Amino acid sequence: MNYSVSEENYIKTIFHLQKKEGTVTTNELAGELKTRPASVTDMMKKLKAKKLLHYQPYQGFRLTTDGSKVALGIIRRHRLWEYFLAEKLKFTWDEVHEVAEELEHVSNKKLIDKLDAYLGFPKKDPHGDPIPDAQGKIESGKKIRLPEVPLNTSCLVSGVSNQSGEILDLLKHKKISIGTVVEVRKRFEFDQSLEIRTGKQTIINISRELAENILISYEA
Amino acid sequence: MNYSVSEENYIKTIFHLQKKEGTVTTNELAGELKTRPASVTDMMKKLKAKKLLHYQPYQGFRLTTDGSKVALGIIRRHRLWEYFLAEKLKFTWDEVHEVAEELEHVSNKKLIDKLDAYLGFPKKDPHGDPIPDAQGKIESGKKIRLPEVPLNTSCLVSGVSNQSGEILDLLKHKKISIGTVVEVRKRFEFDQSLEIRTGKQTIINISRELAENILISYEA
DNA sequence: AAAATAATTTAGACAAATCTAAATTAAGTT
DNA sequence: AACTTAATTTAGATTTGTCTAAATTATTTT
Repeated sequence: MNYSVSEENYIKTIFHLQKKEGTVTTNELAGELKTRPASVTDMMKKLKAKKLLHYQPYQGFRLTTDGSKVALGIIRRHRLWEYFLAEKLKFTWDEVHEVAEELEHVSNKKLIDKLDAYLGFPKKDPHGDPIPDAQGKIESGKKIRLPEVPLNTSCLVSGVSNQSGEILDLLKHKKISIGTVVEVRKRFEFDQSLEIRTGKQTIINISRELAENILISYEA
Repeated sequence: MNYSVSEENYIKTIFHLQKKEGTVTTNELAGELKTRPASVTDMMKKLKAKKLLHYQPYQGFRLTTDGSKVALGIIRRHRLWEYFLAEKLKFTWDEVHEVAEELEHVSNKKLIDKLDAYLGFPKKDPHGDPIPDAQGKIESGKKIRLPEVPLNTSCLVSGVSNQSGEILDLLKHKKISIGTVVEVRKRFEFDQSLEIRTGKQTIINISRELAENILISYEA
């Protein structure tokens, strides 16, 4: 019922990776967790023994239903702390992730539920990602990526699908954050880069790599 | 500069124990931390190598100046979280210690300083213990124990010098907490027990053991 | 002061989480 | 289909924090 910090980091990372691709590979996980493939294999055996994981040697892995429940619990803690840090302690958008990485491993249920109530049961964290409720339910939040929005249509940045310091840094520099209104003006076929408007009148260019990590909702 | 959860628990416990007696013994520490004497010896060697501890085999140990600084940092985190839990999340007095034991090991300095500011730089935690400031300074808080107060003098409970669940439970049952007004009415020489008044008119008896753990300030 | 007892330390082992290097399996290529 | 390459797993070692059992040192008692 209680997992080590290390186990939790593996579970959480598998959960995120398996959203994109159905199954997660040893090398992918090792890369994401900055560890070695051999270490991943060791941990996979342990998580399989605890029935959190479907895993056959050389076949990749997916979380079981139990594993996903554990993952959602961790994600709930992470996002509630992010909300707390931004909303109450006035951390900036790009600082909260790192601190929440530590706080998320304090797994006292009463603490988290009281924190949730204190914050007013927020639905989304400061990056626009949905916060699972006490039962582990999470909003589907059908988001579109920037390259998919039609030209000349004003819309709203609702999240980023990558929490690396590098991307947050770049977005900060370009003055793009949750809630920024953007509009795609032109699409360059050569490199799939985009010319977009941010805010009222600023015109900038962004790369395909960046555009694909910007999540959009249409409520604008 | 960064210590493991285990190291921090040793450091913190030594700090508390050496306040009472000048020097701390292996068995004392093992008892307090619910571990074995041999484990204590192992850790003492490690902490000595890190220059946090004065230690010669068979001679007991004390924290160095550096060790005390580390301890005060941990205590600061612990007490700020206790304050947060009681004040903001509405945990009761007797629940906060256990949860803070986990939170205290998240050692992000910016987090703690921002938390401090958010809480309005509180001077005392919910048990009445002083909270070290960002520089590690702590109020001396010259407290007296209940057996030492003069008869028929109304005074104020300002803390408890023992955080065990048992004592908190007993105090809860006797309706004594921080801020309760008490007055010693009679002292029984046979067993050093006291007859005291709590609140406006309740008269109860308390044992010497309990009385010695109740800290008093005269501001009443 | 010698003997008995208690406290402390050492020696050797173990579990968790990691690593490197070697072996194995799967996938891609000619 | 055989060969090459890439991915994965196994084997064996390391570090941290713990343990038990035995050895050592300190303290207390007679």
